[in-house]
Amino acid sequence: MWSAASADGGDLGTAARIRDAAIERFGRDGFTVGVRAIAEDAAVSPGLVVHYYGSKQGLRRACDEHVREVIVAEKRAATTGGTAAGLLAQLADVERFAPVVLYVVRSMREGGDLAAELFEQMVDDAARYLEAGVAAGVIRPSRDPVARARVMAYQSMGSILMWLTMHPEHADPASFGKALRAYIEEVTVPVLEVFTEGLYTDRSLLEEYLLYVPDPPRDGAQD
Amino acid sequence: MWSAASADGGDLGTAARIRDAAIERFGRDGFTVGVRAIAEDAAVSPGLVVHYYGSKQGLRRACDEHVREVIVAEKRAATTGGTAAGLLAQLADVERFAPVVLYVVRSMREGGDLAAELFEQMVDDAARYLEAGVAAGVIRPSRDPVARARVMAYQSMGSILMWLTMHPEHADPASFGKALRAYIEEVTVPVLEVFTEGLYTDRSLLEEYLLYVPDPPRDGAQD
DNA sequence: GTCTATATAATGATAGAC
DNA sequence: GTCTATCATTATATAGAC
Repeated sequence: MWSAASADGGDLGTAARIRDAAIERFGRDGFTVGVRAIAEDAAVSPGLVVHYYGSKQGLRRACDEHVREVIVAEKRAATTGGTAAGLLAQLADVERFAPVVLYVVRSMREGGDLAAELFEQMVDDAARYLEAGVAAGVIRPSRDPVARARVMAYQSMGSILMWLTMHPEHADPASFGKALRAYIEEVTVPVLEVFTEGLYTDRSLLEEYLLYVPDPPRDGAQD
Repeated sequence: MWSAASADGGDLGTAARIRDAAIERFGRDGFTVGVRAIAEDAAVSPGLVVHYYGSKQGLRRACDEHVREVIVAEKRAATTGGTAAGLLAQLADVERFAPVVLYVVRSMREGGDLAAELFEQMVDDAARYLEAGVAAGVIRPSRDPVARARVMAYQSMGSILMWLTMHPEHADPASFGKALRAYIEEVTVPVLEVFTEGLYTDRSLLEEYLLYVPDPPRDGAQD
């Protein structure tokens, strides 16, 4: 079972070629794109798409499934850092995976099962990563580590999504590597600054709010 | 020129009623929704929608324009704090504006001119707000205040978008107030924590990167 | 395995009656 | 001002030939 990725040079089967064309089109143009465009990209007839996948929805499912598998395989190959930028950068680094990454980005904007599943994975990864950092003494402990990991996943994934939305010219596999480097260059200094030195000069806002909400969301409180 | 908002109880003109129905539908179901559904919500025929707005695209433009006007009026009424949560909370506070806010959220997920314009406004607002905080001594100065404001806009807007994407049941005007309260409750402690105390225990990451990038982004830096 | 041709449904938009 | 009826286009999906 050679589940090779898209830009493999060689000949995947026709079904896989259609699926990869669909992933690329969906990632670039969104899920409203028609089967005609996908069929043309794959150099087959529209009918053949339906023949292999039953329906457009079936094709979507196959794309979701394949993207899921690619990500699992990649994560196994080199364990990621838990941040959205880290995960995406690792995937996009090998430029072959740019279509998959753009498909994930599109899914995250759209919502749905795949997006929810991948996001929960990100939260888990972030929680583990932060916990390891706390244990190593490089990350500050949190009153509510799980909530912090989730919020940081919201922020890091959401930030990339917003950046890409504001730079739509980069919704293309060919320029995605460049896009990611531009993103990282733009955000790294401010992010490191805030995460190292904080934003507020004193603790009044935090302490005021902690008085108002005496116990952290609970579950497993105190750091 | 009474440009009253949607839930006005009374009788806007038919054209305005169609526009408001469109804003609500677009916000709830996305911009792929058909004119038939909008017409039904407004209790008019599909033909009348086109009669007033020429085309679906014309209707979109009218919605964008109205949303823009509502936001300008509201911002004038009570100057916002510059954060996404602040802006949205203020708007959604009066539950009447929930459809407009959801329309904005949808636009931010979709991209386009309105999204770009509103986002740039958010960046400007955030920059002013942060600058005032620095002047007052409650916000730490930044090496690059404009970049920091932009990154915080990415994060705050993106965070809300991600949260709503992961909680699609709240893409409804009726529950939007509740949604926003839930969001704020979930993120406030971790956000205040990180923004007050930072995330890293030491300055090594920041300083290492600053050595690597001696001058702030600079506008024309060659890698 | 793959295509052409077509059925069926939904879309945005038009024309003209009332 | 508003509706009904309809058109033209596009979409997904099917059927059957090669």
